[in-house]
This record gives sequence, C-alpha cells and structure tokens, in this order.
Amino acid sequence: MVYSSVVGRAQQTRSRPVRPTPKARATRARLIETAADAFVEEGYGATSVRNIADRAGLTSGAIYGHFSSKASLLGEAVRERLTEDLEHRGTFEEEDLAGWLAHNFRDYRKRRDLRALLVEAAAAARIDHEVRGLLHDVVAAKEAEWAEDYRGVWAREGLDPEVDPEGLLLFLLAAEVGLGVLEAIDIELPSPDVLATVVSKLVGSLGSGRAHPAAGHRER
Amino acid sequence: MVYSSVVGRAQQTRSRPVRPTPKARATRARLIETAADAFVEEGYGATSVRNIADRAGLTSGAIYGHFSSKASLLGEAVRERLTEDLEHRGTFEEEDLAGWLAHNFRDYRKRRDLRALLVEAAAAARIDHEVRGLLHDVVAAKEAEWAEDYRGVWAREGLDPEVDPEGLLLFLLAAEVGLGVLEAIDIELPSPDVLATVVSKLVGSLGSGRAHPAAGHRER
Amino acid sequence: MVYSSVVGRAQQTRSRPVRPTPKARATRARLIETAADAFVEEGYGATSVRNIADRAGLTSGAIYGHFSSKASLLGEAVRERLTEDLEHRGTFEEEDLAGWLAHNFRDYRKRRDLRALLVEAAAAARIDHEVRGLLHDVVAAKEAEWAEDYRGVWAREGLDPEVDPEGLLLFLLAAEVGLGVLEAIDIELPSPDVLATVVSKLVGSLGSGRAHPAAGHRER
Amino acid sequence: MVYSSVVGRAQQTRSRPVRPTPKARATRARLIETAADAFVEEGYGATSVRNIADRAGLTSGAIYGHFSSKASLLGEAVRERLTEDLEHRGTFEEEDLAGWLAHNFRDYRKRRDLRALLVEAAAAARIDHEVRGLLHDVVAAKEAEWAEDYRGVWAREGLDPEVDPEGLLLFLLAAEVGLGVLEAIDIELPSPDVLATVVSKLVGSLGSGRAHPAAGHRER
DNA sequence: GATGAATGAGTATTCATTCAT
DNA sequence: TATGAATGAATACTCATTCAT
Repeated sequence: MVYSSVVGRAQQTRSRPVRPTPKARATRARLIETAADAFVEEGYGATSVRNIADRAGLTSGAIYGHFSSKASLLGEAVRERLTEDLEHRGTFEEEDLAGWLAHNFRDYRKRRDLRALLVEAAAAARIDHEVRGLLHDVVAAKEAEWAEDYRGVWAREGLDPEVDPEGLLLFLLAAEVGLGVLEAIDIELPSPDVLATVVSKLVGSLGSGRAHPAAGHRER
Repeated sequence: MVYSSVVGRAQQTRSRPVRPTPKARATRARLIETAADAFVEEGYGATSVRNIADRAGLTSGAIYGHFSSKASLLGEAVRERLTEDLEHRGTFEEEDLAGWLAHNFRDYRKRRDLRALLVEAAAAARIDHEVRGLLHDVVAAKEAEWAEDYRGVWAREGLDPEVDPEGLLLFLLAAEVGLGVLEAIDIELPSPDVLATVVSKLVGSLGSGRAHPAAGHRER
Repeated sequence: MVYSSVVGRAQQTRSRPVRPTPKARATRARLIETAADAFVEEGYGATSVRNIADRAGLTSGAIYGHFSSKASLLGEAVRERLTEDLEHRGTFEEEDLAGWLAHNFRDYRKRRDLRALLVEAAAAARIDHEVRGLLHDVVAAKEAEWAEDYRGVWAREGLDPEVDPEGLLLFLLAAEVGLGVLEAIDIELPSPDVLATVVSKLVGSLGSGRAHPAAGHRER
Repeated sequence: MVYSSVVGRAQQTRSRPVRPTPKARATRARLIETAADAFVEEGYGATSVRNIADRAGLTSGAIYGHFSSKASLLGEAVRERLTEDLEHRGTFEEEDLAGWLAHNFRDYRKRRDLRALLVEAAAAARIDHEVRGLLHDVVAAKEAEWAEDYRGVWAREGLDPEVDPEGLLLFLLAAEVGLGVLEAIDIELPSPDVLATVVSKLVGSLGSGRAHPAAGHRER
C-alpha cells in the first residue's frame, strides 16, 4: 500500500503562497512543536485546536492559515518528532548490531513522549485516512532506510543467514512502538513464518546447549 | 502503582439491583461484545454510545443501566478480549519456550483486532483515569501470572541466568502491544539495563562466529 | 380563576384501588415526606424520581403506583407542608392582631424549609399546569379562611375601616412568600389602590408627628 | 457571606478577546434580553439554550462565545432586569417615605415579569452556586444602597426610632420578592426581634383608638 | 404493591472549521 | 497573516415514565 503525502496535496486547494515568508515558516514550526506537546500531554482527542492556538499565542483561525486540519497538524507533529527522536544516533559503523541495539534500548525512556505521540497518532490513523497516509509514508520511508542498513550489517558481520534482516528490524520496531501501531498505519509486517523464525532463533539462543526434553528436570 | 476496580464508582446514586438477573447478565455480555466490535471497527472516539445501542438493538439509555460510562464499557471490552485472546493457549509443558513462542508469533495475525482494541484503549487510558486503572489491573494481573510461568521455564530449561525472565517477557509483550501501550496503562517496565541485556543477548546470538570487519571486537 | 384538584382527577385514569390498604396509605405518606425533604434539599428540578425512590427504599417504578407524576408528588408535598407549617397556631382570640403577627414573624426562621419548597413549587407551577392548579387550590382555600378571620378581627378590634382586611392579609402573606410566588400560582392579588393604601397607612404611622422639612405636606 | 463575580470563571481555556468589539457587545446585550424574555415566558428549566439561540437568530454554539454557561446567562439577565426595574425611580426628595412607597406599590403590576424572573432565578440559585453568588452580589449591593437612603429618610423625617430602617426595608423587599427568594440568594435577613418589632409597629397603628387589651391606643 | 429493564426524548456543551474584516 | 464571531453538527448522559413479570 502506498500513500503519498496526502496532507501536502490537500494543501493545494487552499491558497497558500508558494514561497512562505520566514516569519510564516517560523510560526508553522512553532505550531508543530506546540501541537506535539499538547497531543502528548493531553491526548489528540482531548486537545482542541483552540488549546493549541492558546498555547502558541494565536487564534484558532490562524492555525488554518498554516495547516489544513487538526489531523494534518498531528501528522506533521509525528513526522517532526519521529525524525528527531528515532533517528539513527550514530551508526552501525562504530559498533556491532547487538551493541548498538543495547545502547539504543538502554535509552528507551528518553523516547516515552514519542511513543505516546505514536499511540495517539495510531488511534487517530485507524479512522482518519489522512493521518494514516501521512504516517505510513513517514514510517515506511524510515523503515526502508533502516532495512538497507540492516542488510549491510548482515553482510558485514556475517550474521545468521536464516534470519531475515528486515524481519528482525520489524520485530525490534514492533517492540518499540507495537505491532498494533504498525498495523494501524498499514506498515507491511513480516510473514508469520519469518516472524516465527526470528523469535525462535533469538529465544532459542538462551538455551544452555544442554539437551532438554520437553520439560525434564533441568535446574537453573 | 495500584489501581483496583476503579470502574463502577458511579453506583452511588444509581439504584442498580444487587443481584443481576440472568437477563441482565446476558444483555450486559452482549453489550460488551457489541462495544468491542464497534471500537475495533470504528475506533473508540468515533463510536457513539448511540451507535453501540443501535448495533445491540437497544436505546442508548439502556446502556447506562448496565455500565456507568462509555469508558467503563471500553474497560470491560478490553478485559473480555484480553482474557479470551491473550490467554495461554496450551502451556509450556508440551514444548520448550522457543518453540512455544514461535507458535505464538506465527499466529500473530489472529490477534490483530485485539491489538487494535488495545491501541484505542491506550489512547483513551492516557487521559481517562478510569480506563487506565482498569486496564492496568487487567494487564498487570496477566503479566504477573506469565512472569511466574517464565520463571518456571527458566528453571526447567536451564536458560541463560544472565537474562531476566520477566525482562524477556516484557520485551516480548512489548513486541506484541508496544512499549507505548504498556506505558499508557502504567505497567512497570524493565530497567534500562535489564532491557539492554535482553536485547543484546538475543541479537548477539545471531553472530556466526566469523570475524567481521567493522567490529572485530564484538564481544558482549 | 378556579382549579379543582387537577391531580386528583388525573388519578382516575390509572387503576388504583378505591380503598387503599393501610400499608399503601403509609407508603404514600412516607413518599410525600421523603419527596418534600428531597425537593427542599436538592431542588425540584435536580431531584430525580430515582433519588426519591432510593431515599424511600423503593424503586422509581413503585412511585407511579402511588402518584401519577413527579409533579403531583410536588403538589402533595406542598399541600402537606403548607397545612402543617402555615397553620394558624393559636388564634386571634388570645391576643390582638399586632401581637399575634409579631409572634408569628418572630418565628419566621422556622418556616425556612417551607418557603424553599414554595419557591421550588412556584417555579414549577409557572410552567406546569397541574402543579399550578393544585397549589392554587390549596393556597386559595387557606387564604379565604384567613380572610374570614381577618374580617372578624377587624370588627372585634375596631381597626381602621379605610384599610381592607384582605388587602393587609395578602400584603403580609406576600412578605412571607413573595408576590412572585403568589402570582406564579394565580392567587388573586389586591388592586393597586388597595395595596397602596395598606402600605401608606402602615408606613405613615411611623411619623413622629414632628414636622419634617422635605415633606411637610405629608397627607394621605 | 460574600461572593464576588463568580460568573466568568470559565474564561481559563476559552480564548475570548480582552476588549470586546462593539458588535460583540451588541450581540451580548441582545442575548441577555432574549434570554430574560425566554426565562420569564417559559421558565429557566424549560428554556433550552437552543431556544434562546433561535429567538436571537443565532446558533447555540454562538452563545458560548459570549457566556460561559446557561446559568451565567440567567445571572446576567437578572442583573440587567433588576437594575432596570427595581431602580429607585425618583427619590425620596420629592415626597415622604409613605408617599413614595404608596406610589411604588401602586405600580406593582409593572414588575410582574421581574418577580417571575426572580422566582426562576431563586429556584436555580438554590442548587447552582454560580447563580447564587451572582444574584447575591447584585441584590446585596442594591440593598445596601437603599438602606443608606432609608437611614437618611429616617433622620430627615424624624421617623420612629424604635423601628430599624433596614428592618423595614427588608420587610418591604420581602413583600415584593418574598423571604424565600431572599433566603435562596443568601441575603442577610433582619433578626427575628427586629422583624417582629417592625410588623408590630406597622400593624399596631391600625387600631382605632378604642381600647383593646394588648395594643394600646395608637391613633392613625 | 413492587421490581427492574427498557424507552425515547431531551439538553448543555464542545469543537473543527469558515470567513468577513 | 491574523482575528473574532459564528456555524453546524455531534454526543455523552439523564430522566420521567411504562410495563411485563
């Protein structure tokens, strides 16, 4: 499924100057930040456009000079935060995959707000085509980029060829944001077999190597 | 953080019979199923109480004879579906952990609706104390039960003592529902260190043993 | 304007036994008291039939076995309290009018609840024909009775023949419940001239007899 | 008990302009008049916000751009009508107190609508803190002003020093609006003794001069 | 006489959005 | 660009009342 910048397209209908003034750009950016904060703090549904306007020192009407709808504001907020926070901070070049991931997950609490925003966005996306489309595009693009990285790492580190790099990536992404969120924005998930293999390999490695009948008398 | 049976606080004024009749129980159960369907299909926010009533062949007023609020209906819907769908189907006794998980994740598409419901509920929980409390209790109880199982498996199969069983459980639960959802309902998550260890161990196992250029020093 | 027991008449339609059992009479009486309390404490509009039922340990449905509507309950409550509280306690025989009234007004705080109930009832009466009719009948009957008493006192005490006894009565009644309340239940008020005379005579008496600059021509 | 400007508490979130435009002022004034009419004609409880909006040729939503609640609309309606209608028209300077009051009460029918509005408001005030507060402030302010006038008159006309000027004022105010209404809005009433004295003096003056036991031989 | 389940109609309030100025 | 006034549609929840049991 491919969505392409639905929000952007909707903009065409409204008469917006082709080259926004610097001031307009600044206001727009401020509104996105403000909205993101508001959505995280109060929830998308519970945040009124007025609320955002108040926080930004504007009128609700003014917002519609910059965004076509509340939903598109949510879309932009997610795009912004996602790009900021989920960005590869450093690359695989400095350490191996396991190490990088350990680093990354050790920091997981830093991304709490982002996840909250994504939960809000996912709920909105489930019923709002516009939001779903925008989120899909943003996340799918990032995902594709990361998949490329993963394949590179696989080759470089000679990782287990039975495990699909993109399968692992999606599994890890799911751990962060949840399968439900990915489904809500129509991200294509791994096939059941691929996912089963990923899980089985990962968890299988925890065995001690000793044989173990179905439920013998293993200690420790 | 502990919530207990937050839902149902509105009984005060409402004179609802102490012992519900079978008819009432049936209607109540039907309403929960209907509501769950509606929330999954149309989203919690977009589903009106009238809508649910219509689907169930009742009046919106009738619903308030069975539930104190729309939120409590959501709470009960989640409780029901979670218990039904996320229940251990079979136990670890027949196969080892890796095998059981492979089975479980191979079925992941069957739980799409449940995940959708959880996303809706998480978004609602972020701003509704009642929903948050109920969901927390339901999920925390399940989680505790599973943690017990995991510790049993760990002993039986002699799994890696450096990996915390509950840490793995929460990591896998996160993959299903997402860290964001768990956070939204105040589930206590593993410490950063524990989580990092889990990830590192799991992913580290994918290495083939061959040296690899970019990170020759890849231990741990 | 004459209303006659509108509530009673409405009862005919409902199949109620001709001779209520003692138990039924007791329940009915209890409901009236309970309702009166509820209306005073929470206001007529804000008191639900359920609330009254709860207070009385019954179901709302049961109330409709005794009263045709919430409005008729209000009517009966007012009738009851009015008869109880505004009854002549003692008569003019023991003291003169001024003395009796002084006694009566000295006790005014005891009748606070009654006045509150009357305000509630007046507001309801303004839009509810049934309530207005019942209240009118109850109050008009009392008023007529008192008027008779006043005329008797007038003769006995040889009071000022220029002042209309019923005019004074209504003026004093107004002080207690308010012209607005009397109007709301269609009580016939004194003519402007009569009222003006009453007030002028009463207040005029406060003059000391000394001349006073600003109104040397104080006659009438 | 002192309330001050309770109405208007909802401004918090609501971004209403600091300096209302003339247009807004006009709409607001029109809404107040419309609402007052509606409340008088149909009763506060029975008047829906939609009804008022329809009468004014607006949407119900528009009303909330000018008033924070239906209750505050009632408050403003009362404030307006009270100021208009119960205002001293003319002063005591032209005639003495008795004359002025006679004039005033002769006109009592003109204030029927005001009294109806006050009954509605009193009933609402009994359960709505907001309304009670606003009404209290409005009426208490007027009352204080009048009390001052009464004390002036007392001195000027050399009226009976045993009668408390403010006691008489409140007694007369009660005759107009009712003790119940004054109580509903928490106006401080005269002490029982003061009230008893007022009544006794006023009514005692009606004696003809013929002897009658308890009440001497007052003339006129 | 009473219950309890249900009705059906109502209602204050909110809010995204539009548009003249 | 922004304002502020207004729209219009929606919605959770309440409640008097009915009626089969």
